[in-house]
Amino acid sequence: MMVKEVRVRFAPSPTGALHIGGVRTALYNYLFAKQHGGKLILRIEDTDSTRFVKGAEQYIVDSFAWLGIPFDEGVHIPNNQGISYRQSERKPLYKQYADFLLENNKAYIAFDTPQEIEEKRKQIPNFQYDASTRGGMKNSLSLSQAETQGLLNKGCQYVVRIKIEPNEEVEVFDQIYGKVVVNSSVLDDKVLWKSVDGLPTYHLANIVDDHLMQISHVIRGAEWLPSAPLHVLLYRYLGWENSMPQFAHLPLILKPDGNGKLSKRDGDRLGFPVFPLQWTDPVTGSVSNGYKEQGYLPEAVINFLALLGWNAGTEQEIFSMEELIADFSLERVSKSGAKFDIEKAKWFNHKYLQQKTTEQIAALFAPILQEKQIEPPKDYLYKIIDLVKERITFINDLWEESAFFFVAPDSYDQSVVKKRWKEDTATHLTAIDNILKRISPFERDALHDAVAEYITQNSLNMGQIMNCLRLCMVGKAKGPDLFEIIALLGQPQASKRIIHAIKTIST
RNA sequence: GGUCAGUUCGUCUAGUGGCUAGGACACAAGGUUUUCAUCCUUGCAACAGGGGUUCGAUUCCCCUACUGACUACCA
Repeated sequence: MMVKEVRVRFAPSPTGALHIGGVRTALYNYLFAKQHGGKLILRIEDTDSTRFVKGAEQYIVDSFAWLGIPFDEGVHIPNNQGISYRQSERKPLYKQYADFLLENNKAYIAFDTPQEIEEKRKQIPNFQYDASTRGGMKNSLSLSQAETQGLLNKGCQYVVRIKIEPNEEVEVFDQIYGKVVVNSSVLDDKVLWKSVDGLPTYHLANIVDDHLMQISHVIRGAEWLPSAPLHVLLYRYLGWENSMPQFAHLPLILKPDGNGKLSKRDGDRLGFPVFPLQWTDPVTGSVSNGYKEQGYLPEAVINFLALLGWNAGTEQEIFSMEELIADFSLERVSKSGAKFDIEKAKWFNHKYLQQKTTEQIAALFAPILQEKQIEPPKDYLYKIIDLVKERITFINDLWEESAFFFVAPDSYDQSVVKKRWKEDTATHLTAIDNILKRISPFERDALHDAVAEYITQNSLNMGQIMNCLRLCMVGKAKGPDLFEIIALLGQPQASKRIIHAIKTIST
């Protein structure tokens, strides 16, 4: 048998924002494709006209651009063969295969309305439209040819259903789960062509497209495993079983607490993003936070997601995209679902942020400073970043950690004031202010030595003076080395802050 | 209800027919520090239960329990 070129696809429905689970599926597809020198395709499965959401497709494209997952073919990539990667635009293609199945007695026409079927389900527990029940329904198998033709001529609405032969063991060979066998009698005659919008269902469109696009491996979420036997049957009925793609079903990403699939609601409830980018629902107008806006680095999100359900078998935790491409394998994807753990994601982000250079961090910080309308000199900004970068997990934390460098404190942490600010504090600080005025060059070590000398000479303890001095500079009992702060602020500013604090607190 | 699947520290996971069952996150303690963080060190903590097979099972088989997914003219 000829070795097929690796061609994989990510095929989302444009029904909303791109879920983090979908991102992981796309990532695994990408890693697999690149490792095998293959192609990754983005196909939009918009056969559900009722759930179509405007802007969702663009959102998906934008998300992958931010994440750094490039596609080789897809809706957003021009091609000169006139191929559409949007299923709604491929309708005529599907039609001919539905007709083929009809002609070959692998499918049939059914006239039952949704209401009639609903009624049936209410009457008969566990009702299923299949070989055992289709005789009692209104379809081209139970009706005579003349009756069927009559209904068609009258313009009656109908669906096309697959005709599943009962009592057949259908085998699916999954790259992750191994062999899964299901008896065809438990499968129902799924609708292949809908009457409501005249479009194929997922099942038909998906198989036809995967075949036509010569997909070699179908890597998708485990929620599809139950319908994989149906898909195998479709390949068989269409005569494509020999070129059928390999299947690999990925374990689900679960809620952090309790059980079940991770959903957008869990993110809202527990306070973490579930989408790559911010998403505004066009109908409800509700805004969902994104990883990007939350301050996550795309590399960190990728690394975190890669390890949620896969591992290299080593103790390595930090992987670049290149390393992931080299090391990834479907064999090492786990079978059980993984609970989502935002703490681990934060840890990855911290790690990746520490790897950034000062210049890179400054560039990421720029929009935030701009928003605050602060334009610090470059070398001043770089020194500040060097001083506080190891303290932050997110770029957004940078402002919180460094704001006092740009804006002098106007209020002071009352609990610290209460605990540390004594009657003689103002006197000491005034004396220190005078000492600082004489220090030149105004550098960290010189400042430290001078203040330390004052403290020993006056038989004071370090904590007493230092905490209050910090209060003057920062406004609270937090932050990096105090003498670094003072040195960076410079003597005039430091003096101003001491005087302002004394004035504010002692009166 | 039915079908399919899964089950190692709280979480993500490694692992083998015989190991003190390893790592990471989280948590705790100690160290560093003028503070808060970071950082470093140490610690805590797991093979779902029951039967087999075997000299020996966390590992192989069966059963049970639990969990999940699916069960639409949604994907």
